Amino acid sequence: MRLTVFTDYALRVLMYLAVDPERRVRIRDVAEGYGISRNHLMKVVNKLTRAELVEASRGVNGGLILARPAEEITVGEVVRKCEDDIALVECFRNDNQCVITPECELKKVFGHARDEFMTVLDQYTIADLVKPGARLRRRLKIPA
Amino acid sequence: MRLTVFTDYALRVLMYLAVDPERRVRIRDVAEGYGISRNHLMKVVNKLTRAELVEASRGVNGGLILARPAEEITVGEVVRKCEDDIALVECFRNDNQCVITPECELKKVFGHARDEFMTVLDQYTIADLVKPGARLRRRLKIPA
DNA sequence: CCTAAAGATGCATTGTTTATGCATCTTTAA
DNA sequence: TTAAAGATGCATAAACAATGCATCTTTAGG
Repeated sequence: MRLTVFTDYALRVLMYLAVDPERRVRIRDVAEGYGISRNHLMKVVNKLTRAELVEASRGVNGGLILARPAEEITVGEVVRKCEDDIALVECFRNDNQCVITPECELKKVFGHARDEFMTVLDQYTIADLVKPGARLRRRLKIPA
Repeated sequence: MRLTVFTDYALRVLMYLAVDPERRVRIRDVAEGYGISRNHLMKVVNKLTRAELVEASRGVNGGLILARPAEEITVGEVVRKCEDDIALVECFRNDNQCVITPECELKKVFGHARDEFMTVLDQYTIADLVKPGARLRRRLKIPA
């Protein structure tokens, strides 16, 4: 039971932007701040842009900013928009082959559990994730 | 966000045994009933045996039976025992490299969500999964 | 006690998905 | 007009899960 690194990175990008809201942040800055793949981050950011969670601008002095205040973006929303495969078990999938599905309650049970999982994530925002103070800025190598 | 086929199969084995509690059931019967890999089921059953959820006996007339009544085995217990990788995001892992972990609430948030998820699964038993009646027996090709 | 039928075990292989790299295109401000 | 940014699509690599295969161990029944 794991989320993709993709989703993890998406949350990290949003946290970075929440910590450094003053300026346009480049993907490179985020990648270097966390020490992670710039290439992968490109795809992540692109998805966040299409999902209207961040606004990206190209060219000189381009970069990223949050499309909405960090207080208004919930973790649940981000996970829903990034994690496209939420088929916990086979019977959630379109190509389900399990022969007992019509007589089996498994899908309902896991559906219920997943709903509760997401309900918790809906209660937290990006702002809740980042502790205030200068430490985070320092860890992300954000210049003063 | 997906569970492994391994865990899915584990639940299916237990459901099969719950539906057919009269006799020792062979792994082969379960594999053929669902139309799934016998080899993979071997590993699954072995884990269930070690976890003391089923009792296996070898040799002629050997096979599997539930170690406890289906009403006393919760879905949560099965998932906990079969799904060993429950590291939703990197910061759950031992080899976590995320630089902001000390100043980040992500682990707590996902830990909370995961707890709620498991709490739901703890409320259902294997017996709850299988609807009574002959239909399931027919779908699993269980001889009368 | 021998044998066939069952599960146990370890190694090898395949398959799937995710993550990453790379090249190129597009946009935009100076 | 150019350099710096993100966008995009294809290719590759890496991780992990699923499956196959060969062999071992256990056990009931003849």
